[in-house]
Amino acid sequence: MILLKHMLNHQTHLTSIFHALADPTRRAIVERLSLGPASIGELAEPMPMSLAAVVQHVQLLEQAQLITSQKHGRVRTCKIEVATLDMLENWLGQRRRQWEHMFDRLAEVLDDHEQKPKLPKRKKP
Amino acid sequence: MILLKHMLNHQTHLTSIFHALADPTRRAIVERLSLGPASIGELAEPMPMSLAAVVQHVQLLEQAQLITSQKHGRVRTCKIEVATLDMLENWLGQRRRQWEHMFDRLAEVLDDHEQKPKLPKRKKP
DNA sequence: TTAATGCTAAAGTATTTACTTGACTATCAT
DNA sequence: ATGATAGTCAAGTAAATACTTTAGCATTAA
Repeated sequence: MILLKHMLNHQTHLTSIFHALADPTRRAIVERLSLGPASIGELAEPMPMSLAAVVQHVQLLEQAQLITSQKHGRVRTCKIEVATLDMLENWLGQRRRQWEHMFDRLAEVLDDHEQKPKLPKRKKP
Repeated sequence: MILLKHMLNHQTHLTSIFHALADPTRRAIVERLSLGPASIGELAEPMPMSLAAVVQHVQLLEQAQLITSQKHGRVRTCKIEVATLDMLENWLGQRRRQWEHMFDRLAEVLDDHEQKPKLPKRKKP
């Protein structure tokens, strides 16, 4: 809603996701929420910082769409947004596939020249 | 080598990896290197910044062990370190598995109480 | 040997980050 | 209604970030 324009840009979204996860406190929040929903207070309780600081971390995670939250009464309940983790995994998967493709082509070249490959082969053509 | 103490701490390593990828320039470098090795100059050529800036990005990626590099003569050749991408994928996978487990338990509870589940079931016990 | 190339190292700067504290606003319990 | 609870907002600060420019140092080519 607030973030439509922001998230239209895939690169910008990736940046905000990685940035959000580049902090131990925020990763701890994500890890906690992957076990089930929790309130701000529950998230803050084990943390060595003020509740206001935790709120700011939660806002950042929400902007990155790694979590969502809803207020019931005076309690804000947060839960994880798995689709965004999936998107990250996809990005990593693409990188690995490209690397494997490059790796295979390298192995082929070494093969064609009938040299001893220094790297193990990965695919039979 | 320089980083033994640094990387002994898994959390610290995760932080440095996510932080390294939280920058479009550095992601572009990783994407380029997933297609095959390249020199600093080749990496810098399409970038809208000084070569010195690119060197600093490369150093950060190397500290995070996302890439490695070697100097041959005056040319430094960089290549991707897939094992570290794997590690990241593992972290994400763990989060998803925990979430799925929680999700399944939630579905079971809804089932046991014979209410209409608001969320689709995911596993048959 | 000289000059160009490819990179490195250091210092400086504007911006962003991760907090803090304190004042405030709803909501819930008594 | 009163007070305690759960969270929000704003302003301030020390440290970290993403660059820049300048100077330098090996390596290679002429």
